[in-house]
Amino acid sequence: MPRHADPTLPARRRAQILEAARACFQARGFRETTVEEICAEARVSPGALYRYFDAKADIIAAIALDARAEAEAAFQELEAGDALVDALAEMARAYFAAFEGAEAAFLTDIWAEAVRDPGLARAMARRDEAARAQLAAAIARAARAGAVYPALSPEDAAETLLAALEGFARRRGLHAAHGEAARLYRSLALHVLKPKR
Amino acid sequence: MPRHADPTLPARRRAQILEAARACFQARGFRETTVEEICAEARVSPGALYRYFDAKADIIAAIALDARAEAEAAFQELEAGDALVDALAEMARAYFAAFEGAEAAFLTDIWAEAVRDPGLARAMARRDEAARAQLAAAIARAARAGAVYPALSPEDAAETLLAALEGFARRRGLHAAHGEAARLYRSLALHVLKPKR
DNA sequence: ACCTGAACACCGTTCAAGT
DNA sequence: ACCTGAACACCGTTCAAGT
Repeated sequence: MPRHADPTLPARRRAQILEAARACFQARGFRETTVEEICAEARVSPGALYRYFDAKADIIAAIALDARAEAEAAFQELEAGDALVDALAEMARAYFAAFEGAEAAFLTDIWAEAVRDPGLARAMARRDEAARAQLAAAIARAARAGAVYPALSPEDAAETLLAALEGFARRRGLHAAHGEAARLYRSLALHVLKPKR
Repeated sequence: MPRHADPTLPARRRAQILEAARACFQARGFRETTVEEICAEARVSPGALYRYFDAKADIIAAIALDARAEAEAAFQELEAGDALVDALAEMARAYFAAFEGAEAAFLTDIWAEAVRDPGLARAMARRDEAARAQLAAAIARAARAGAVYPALSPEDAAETLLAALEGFARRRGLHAAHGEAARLYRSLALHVLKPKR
C-alpha cells in the first residue's frame, strides 16, 4: 500500500472526465446532457466527478479553453507574406468546419456560459487577447513586408476579422443553406487587408 | 355572466406574461430566472402560464422575434444616399447599446436556444432573411445612386455586415474595455461599401 | 373558458460512509 | 487519498379540481 497516491491520477481522471463530457456534449449538447450521463460515459460516480470539477459549467469551460489554445497556436503560424489572406481564409474554413452541426451548439453554449460566469469570461478574454495579438502581429509583419496595406491599424483589423469570423460561424448554424461563409470571409479579409495584388 | 369569454383576454394575458418575463430575464438572465418568478411577477399561476406558452423556451422565443421585427423595421428606413454608412454606424451603436450588460446574456441565450430548437431557428431565419433583404436593397439603392461602390454584391455585403454586427455585439460583452465596437464597425462598413467620398 | 396550486419527474450537487 | 451512491434541493411541467 503506497504512502502517497499516484501523482498522475488527478490529471488522468480529469482527462478521462473531459473526454467523456466532450463525447456527450457533441452528441446531445451541453444542456441536454446530464451529469449522470457524463459519469456513466467516464465510468465514475457523481461524487468522483465533483472532486475534479466544482460544477457542470466548469467542464464546458475547460473544454472551451482547450479549443481557444488551439486557435491561438494556429494564429502564431500565420505567414508574413502574400499568403496572409489565403491563410486566413483557410483558417476560417477550418473554424467553420469545427463548429458544424452539433458543435454549433457548443459554440453558443460557451458564449452563453461566459456571459454568466465571470471566471470563465476572464479566462476566455485572456485567451482571446492573446489570439488577437498574434493575428495583429501577423498583419503588421505582412504590412512591413509590403504584402498588404491594411485599411485599419493591425489591432483594429485583427479585432474586426475575429468579430466577423465568429459572426459568420454563428450564422452558418442559422441558415446552413446560405453558408458560403468561407468565401465571404475571404472577401472581407481581402477588402480589410488590401493585398498588393 | 357572458356566454363567450372576452376575446381580447388571451392576447392581454400573453402580453402580461411576456412583460413580466422580459423584466425577469433582464434582471437575472434566462437560465437564472424561474418560471415561478415569472408567475409571481405576472401574478398568474404556473398552470395559467402554461396555458399560453408550451414551455419556458417559448417565452424567450417570442421576445426574440419581437426584437428581430424591430430591427427589420429599422433596416427598411435606411436612406439611399451618401448617408448609408453613417446610418449603418448609428444602427450598430443602437444595437450594441440594446445588448449592453444584462442584455448581452439575452442575445447569447437566444442563440443557444435557437441552435437546439428547430422551430425557433426557422422563425429566426425567416426574420433574418427579411432583414438581410432590406439591407441588401438599401445597399443596391445607394449603389444605383452612385453613393457607394460595394466591394461585394449587395447580398454578400449585407450578410457580411450582419455577421460582423453580431460578432462585435457578442465580443463587446467579453471585453467591454476594448469596446470601440461602433467605431470599428463604421470602418468596416466604409471599406466594404467604399462610399464616393 | 379559464384558473389554481399541489404533485410529479428530473437533475445538479452534497455528504456520510466506505476502502 | 480517493471513491460510492443514496439523499437533498430545486425547478419545469402537469393535471385534478374549482369557478
